Amino acid sequence: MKTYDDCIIFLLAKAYQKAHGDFKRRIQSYGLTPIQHLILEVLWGEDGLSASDIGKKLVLDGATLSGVLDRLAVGGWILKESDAEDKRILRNFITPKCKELKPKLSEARDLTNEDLLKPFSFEEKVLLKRLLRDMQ
Amino acid sequence: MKTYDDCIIFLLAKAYQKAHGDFKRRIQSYGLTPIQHLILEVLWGEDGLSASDIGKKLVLDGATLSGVLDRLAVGGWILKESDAEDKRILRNFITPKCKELKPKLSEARDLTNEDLLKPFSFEEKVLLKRLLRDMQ
DNA sequence: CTAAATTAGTTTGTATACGAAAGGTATTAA
DNA sequence: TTAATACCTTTCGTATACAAACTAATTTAG
Repeated sequence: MKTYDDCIIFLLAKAYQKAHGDFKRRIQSYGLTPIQHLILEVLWGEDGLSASDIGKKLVLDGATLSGVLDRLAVGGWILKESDAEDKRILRNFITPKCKELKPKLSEARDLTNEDLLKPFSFEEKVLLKRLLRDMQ
Repeated sequence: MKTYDDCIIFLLAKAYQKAHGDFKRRIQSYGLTPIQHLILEVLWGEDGLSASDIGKKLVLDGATLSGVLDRLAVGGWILKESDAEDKRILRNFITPKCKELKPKLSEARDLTNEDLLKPFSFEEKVLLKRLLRDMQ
């Protein structure tokens, strides 16, 4: 490895930085951040998940999720409800406002993804995604 | 885009998370973080750069660099010296301790990079790096 | 030559991110 | 059934990241 420009850690950091920044700009008018948006997507797929569930799906630390879910609740995007059977669990439910905005918000993500992948051919897009998945 | 697993923003976030975490673990015994290590690499290549210079090379915010450089100085990795001609500029110089540890620290980065790219063939490694560069 | 614009760096505020520890709840084992 | 264990969430501490506001120094324009 000669310089940081040939370092995969650095290249991933910069690619992530760009993707994150572009997406952040695209959704900031809604008052949402990328990670908040991502959590909403998980809940659109399956409502009422606990922080622990979400953490497993997204590979995110519980300590991180605690704060993000708080801000989502304060912003009126989700509602926390204690599970009746297991009092340890706090379930997170999408609010009507959040459900209404889902189409717009999903579109914002799709547009960002398209923009990010614009430099590539179809084959390259598929390949890039596969390579990134295979790093795990 | 069906789920977050087909979302390039998410895939980049997770790939970066893994690379960052692996590297962090590998160098934490030295008391360095990945971003601190990266800055030292820049200074190994060209000593005495200012925060502004480093920020341009690494595409890093000045506000972020201010704190990171402070911690590097407190840790005895760098020394800040005011420029004689332009008093606005603070130049950052590698300390002897830092110079001594350079081989070990560079090796740690190389090993992390190798581990991260272990799943791939030579062609795939080259391709992945090119695709990530082309996202900028 | 001086006012305006620019540049360098810091500070403040907000938001991830994660390890470690703490506190409450539930389950399992002895 | 109590004791150990496992689980869920929050809190604390540290470290990026970046926008915005600010000071200080330098450069540019008129």
